Amino acid sequence: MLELAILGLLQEAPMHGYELRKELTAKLGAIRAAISYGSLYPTLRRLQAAGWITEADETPATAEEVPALTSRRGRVVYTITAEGKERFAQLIAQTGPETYGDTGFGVHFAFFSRTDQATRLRILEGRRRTIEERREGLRDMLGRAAERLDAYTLELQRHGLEACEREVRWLEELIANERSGRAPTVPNDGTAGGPREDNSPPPPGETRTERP
Amino acid sequence: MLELAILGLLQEAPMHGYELRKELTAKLGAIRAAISYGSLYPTLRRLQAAGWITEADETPATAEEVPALTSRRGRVVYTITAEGKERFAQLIAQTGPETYGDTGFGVHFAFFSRTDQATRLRILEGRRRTIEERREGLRDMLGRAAERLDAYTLELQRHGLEACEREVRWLEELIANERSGRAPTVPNDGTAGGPREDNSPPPPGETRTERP
DNA sequence: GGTGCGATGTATCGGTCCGATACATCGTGG
DNA sequence: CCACGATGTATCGGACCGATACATCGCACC
Repeated sequence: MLELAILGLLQEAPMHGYELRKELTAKLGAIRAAISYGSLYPTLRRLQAAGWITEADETPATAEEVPALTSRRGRVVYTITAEGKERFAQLIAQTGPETYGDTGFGVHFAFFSRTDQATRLRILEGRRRTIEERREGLRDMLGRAAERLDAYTLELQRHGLEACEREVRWLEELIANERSGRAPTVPNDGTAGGPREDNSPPPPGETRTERP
Repeated sequence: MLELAILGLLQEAPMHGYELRKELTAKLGAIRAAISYGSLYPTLRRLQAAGWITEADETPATAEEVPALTSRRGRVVYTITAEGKERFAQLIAQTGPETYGDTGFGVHFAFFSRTDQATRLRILEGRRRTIEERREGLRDMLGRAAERLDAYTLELQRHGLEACEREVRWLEELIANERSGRAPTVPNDGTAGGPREDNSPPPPGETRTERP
């Protein structure tokens, strides 16, 4: 998952680790808290070993007058390679059980603007299926096994069930939108306090390439 | 986290691994999908090594007439020890950053009926704090950095923000209930089809909402 | 002039947990 | 009679996290 996210971000622009982490946290803020360096750096190492990114020490290059007295520890800038772009395209297009889990779905969704519509639809429907199953499990629990559980556990299940129902509704709307070939924007039920203006959304056509 | 959950469940009754997993999945169904055996068994090993649980091969004991021809691989039943109960009490009472994360909070909450009220309050408030911060981060993102993000990422953030707002409201109610010294049951805002508390009859399809 | 402090920046280590896999037994129904 | 799904125990490699260490930079404050 990290692999996909890193490749996706580096496709927009070369970055060094710290910056990458910030961008990652911004893009996936709704999914997970923050990416740990303990995951980030080893993954970068792995991606480099696979030839999907290249690592370049950021030396001024234009100014070599003071060679190496203080030996400035330069920032390490990572750049995606052609193979890396290929790998990203492959990862973003493939669907499967891991695509429907909380984290996997979130990461894929965050890169939907670079995913073709058929894949988007497949992912949204797979996710819906997954959440519906989770929902059914909770419903059963609250129905049949209710007396075996204490009040707090019950309340937790109830809250989880509600979250499932909300997400299914959300997915329904996204799927409907997707089918009608329109923008991802959902009608908005008014609870969230966002600015919410429709910022010239990408047209029905797929695979936008923003980022000049 | 698994450690706490296992100790908590074994305090209710001795169990073997498979059963433990099912109970775990039932109790934490709202939090995580299912506990992997790849986590469960090593953890059981660890707990046993620490002396918090004991492992007993389930042999009929009354019938030793056929000693070991087929060498029936008995189920391994785990029982909590006195030290284990002590450990559980210690784990359930302590609060900290890891208590406020998604998984940590869920596990602690699931055992709230065995947690004293002061600790419950501390956990609920810490969780609220955590979610409020996440919410503020998302709000900032949707406000200031909105133009840097594509429509799908924006939609993801919006959905995440809404979830945060809902959870904060939920926590507010729980905290208010807690302070007034009443039961955990929340008034229920009508969206989820939850059974109103633990009245004996489990109405099967009472949940309504969509899905014809 | 110094000094402390928070943001920037790279990196490792131990540990938790997951997903895939393997294998054996049991009851049920075709 | 045997296939199949549920029950049941177990391991292995890998992904990811939290804590930790360390070094530089700019700026506010004294």
